[in-house]
Amino acid sequence: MKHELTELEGCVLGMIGTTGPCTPYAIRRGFRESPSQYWSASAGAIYPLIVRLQRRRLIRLKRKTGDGREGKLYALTPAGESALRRWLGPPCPATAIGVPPDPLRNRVAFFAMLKSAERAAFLKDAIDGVARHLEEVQSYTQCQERQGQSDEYLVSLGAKLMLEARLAWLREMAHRLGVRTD
Amino acid sequence: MKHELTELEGCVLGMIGTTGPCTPYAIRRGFRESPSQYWSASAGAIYPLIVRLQRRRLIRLKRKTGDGREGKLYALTPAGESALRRWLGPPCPATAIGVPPDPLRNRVAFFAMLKSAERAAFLKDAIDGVARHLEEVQSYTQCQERQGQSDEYLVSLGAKLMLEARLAWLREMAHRLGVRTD
DNA sequence: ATGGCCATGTAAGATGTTACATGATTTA
DNA sequence: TAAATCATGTAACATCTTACATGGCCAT
Repeated sequence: MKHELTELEGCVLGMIGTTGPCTPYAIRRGFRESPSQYWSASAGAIYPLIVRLQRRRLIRLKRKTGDGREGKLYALTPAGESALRRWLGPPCPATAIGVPPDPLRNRVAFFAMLKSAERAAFLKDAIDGVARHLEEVQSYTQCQERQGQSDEYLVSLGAKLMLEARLAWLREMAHRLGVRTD
Repeated sequence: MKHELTELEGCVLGMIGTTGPCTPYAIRRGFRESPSQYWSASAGAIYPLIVRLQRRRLIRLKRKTGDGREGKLYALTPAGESALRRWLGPPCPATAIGVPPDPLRNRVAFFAMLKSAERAAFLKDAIDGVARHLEEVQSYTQCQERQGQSDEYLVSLGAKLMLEARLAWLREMAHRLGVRTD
């Protein structure tokens, strides 16, 4: 195989693989409704990507939805399924193992530019935002847990643990600066 | 201001701001030597970026290194410093608050594609890789700690906590699957 | 019959990647 | 003197973004 899959391509193959044949629009909806919001899942990203995967024979057009709206249902080919399995690993690529990028960490790296009061304001704002977001993710996670322990539950559990670790980190920094965290 | 700064642009401004006037090459070295490895910091990324920042009057050419190798030293303009401060926040943008993207989480989302033994192999591999990487980051963090509590220490502390949370998450999943984690 | 959702796509642009090209200086 | 490092840059390409364009179905 010449091409490795990008993260987005892997996720799209994964969605087709786990939910069965689906339209590009359904894939977009999947991204839009996911709590992650990392990808915009715009038409300009998805449709060309579908064309790419089709040209590489990893997916194929199975049939139209047939309801006059001409939805195109794509399914994995055998090659697509094995490409998906290779992407899923093992082995995990080094980029998957390494610390994920974090915009907050990027900003803390340049704390030296800020005065003590500005740092305190930054930490207060960040702690507030992360705590708020954590609450949402926690209730989402509990929701998933009640619906049985699906993969989605494991995913949001991972997200929850990330946010908790980030919050602990921010609070630790605030503590060192003597900032009240309420 | 018309343009927001990208993460990479923010980091470059931050590096120039904290270390003083420096060459694009020194900035590349900074990225190359950082343990994060998220950006390639290739010439093709940095030099055009420097041109962009210069055109927006956020940095300016201060002088040449004058050692025959014609290194160009760039410094922040006042506009550049205030752009950097705005980028640093507060307020933190929503993209900085949200859960950072994680390739491992992306893969776990499609666990349904794998058989139980394959999941176990995935988790073993991932736990092994993350644990190994964590050790490196831990020793790096201790190194930073001994050198006094710089911003770099706080950054690697954040990275360490992220990795610990990820590892705990992977182990939790392994536990549920009855995988031995040694 | 109007507005909202389903459904497909294209166009222009920003930002990043790898790989290449060039030349000076330091170090083994 | 040969190799590594310092130092600048370009070219071709991939991938993603926003914004636009088009049209059918369905509920109020």
